[in-house]
Amino acid sequence: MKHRFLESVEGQGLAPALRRPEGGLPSPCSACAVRHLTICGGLTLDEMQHLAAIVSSVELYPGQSLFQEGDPAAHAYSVTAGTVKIYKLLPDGRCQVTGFLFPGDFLGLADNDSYAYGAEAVNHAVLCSYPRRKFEALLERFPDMERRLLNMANHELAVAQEQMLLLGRKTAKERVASFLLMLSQGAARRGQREDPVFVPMSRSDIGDYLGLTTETVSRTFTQLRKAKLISLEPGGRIALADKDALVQLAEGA
Amino acid sequence: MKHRFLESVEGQGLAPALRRPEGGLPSPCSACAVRHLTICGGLTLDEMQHLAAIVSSVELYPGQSLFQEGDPAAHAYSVTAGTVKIYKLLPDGRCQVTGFLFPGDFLGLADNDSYAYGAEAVNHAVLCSYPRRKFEALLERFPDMERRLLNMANHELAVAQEQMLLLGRKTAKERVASFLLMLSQGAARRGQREDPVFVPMSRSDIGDYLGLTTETVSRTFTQLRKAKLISLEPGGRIALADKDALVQLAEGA
DNA sequence: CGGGAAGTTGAAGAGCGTCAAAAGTAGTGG
DNA sequence: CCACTACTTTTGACGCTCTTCAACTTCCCG
Repeated sequence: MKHRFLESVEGQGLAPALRRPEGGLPSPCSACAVRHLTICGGLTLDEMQHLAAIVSSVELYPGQSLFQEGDPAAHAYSVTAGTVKIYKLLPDGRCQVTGFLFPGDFLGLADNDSYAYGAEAVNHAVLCSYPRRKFEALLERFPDMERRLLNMANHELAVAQEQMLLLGRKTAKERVASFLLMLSQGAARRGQREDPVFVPMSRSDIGDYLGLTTETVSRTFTQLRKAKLISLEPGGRIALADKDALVQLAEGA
Repeated sequence: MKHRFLESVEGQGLAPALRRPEGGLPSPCSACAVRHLTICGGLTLDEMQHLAAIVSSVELYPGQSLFQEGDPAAHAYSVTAGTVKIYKLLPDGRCQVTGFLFPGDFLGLADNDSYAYGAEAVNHAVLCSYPRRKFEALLERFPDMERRLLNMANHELAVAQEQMLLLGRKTAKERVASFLLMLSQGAARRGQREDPVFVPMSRSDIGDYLGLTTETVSRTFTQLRKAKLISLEPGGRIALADKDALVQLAEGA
């Protein structure tokens, strides 16, 4: 049932219920529980009202596509709940997941007019959607929003470089250890449980993120489990039984 | 002669001649031949004068380090001549080159206060240097400079994702083909020769960029040469003898 | 012309991928 | 409530690509 939702939200087959304008409501953003994590954190009341005027809410079900690589970049998004993966494909189907996005993460500012990657929900996810033209107009008007976005982009660049180091130079064990620690750190930053860390994505998604196959990911989890560095718990949770050893592994020592 | 210059320019051992303030000169930037490629392209006269007031020039010799990962991020730079590599290291010496920078490229806007990567000259290179605090103050004053920087950052993010696809999912042949085409495209963008493309970096640097060993890079060049897709010319130039086939290869078809 | 670094080539081996099958898990319907 | 189905995960056996180690060649620059 991987593709119960074949249509992407930005495709022609958008169900009306999926994109709800929220502009009419009394300031949906001021009630937003994850605002401090997002682009909307630290905005003035004025800025937030302008943003709230153009925002819609998008709901995605597991496996549902938000947009595909090459689609015209009509919207920018901010994840408010759930997990979204962004990925690039080769013509023969090889897939590289370039990032997992969690509440607070921003996506959709392409440098030309089409998305440079596809985006798909890992589990049930909710996003704020901004028409790109209007969003960019707001950026011109509110430079400190732009500064916040620049800082987020710089941070993502640093993360991307770390990922290149992982993909280019780390072994399978080092990659998996790094991945678990990243997930854990990210959860901590968002105020979620960091030790039995929640791993919502499939082995296949993890493989596509780490440049490995499903089988190698699975085998590596088994190795780490037998070495008592981790333990697999029900509900997709993984306990970091020996965090120090994991850190050592991840850093390549 | 890899390490004739052990000191990095930002280290304590900076030779005085290497960093020359140019603020006193009559607008060094207005005479800059590569301005249209850089952050300085499309600035107003006012903006350019403010930028010129804080700029210095830095000259690097082959193999010389500009700064290392973890150094306090004191300056931002713009490459005006030559080639610079940026890289990350693992404690045991494994190296991942995360980018080669050419005239027009910008570096040094770290998201915290230290550089997240090292930078080193591949060949004789010249950079414009801006004290980071002053540069950021200028950004606050001139939002369109910030917008230009945001666009550059977004572009670099797209490039980084392409590189993750390469590192995670492409074969050695595909990586080398992709690399040569990227170099060629970049040269074209800067108005340099794109067909016998100039390859200033060593096999070892290329390997560290593509997640391969020197030997594999060398072997792959030989393969491509024997298959008549490329031909190695003197002076570090490579002719793309069968560009269509290279494109096919690079895209993984 | 000589010495040292960079590049090329060869042989052997390791790590991860591929193919295949078994075990576990979840959702569905009688 | 349990059986049925479909998918995900795990495990095994084998093979291939790339790495490792080593020797040789070419290219610079003094």
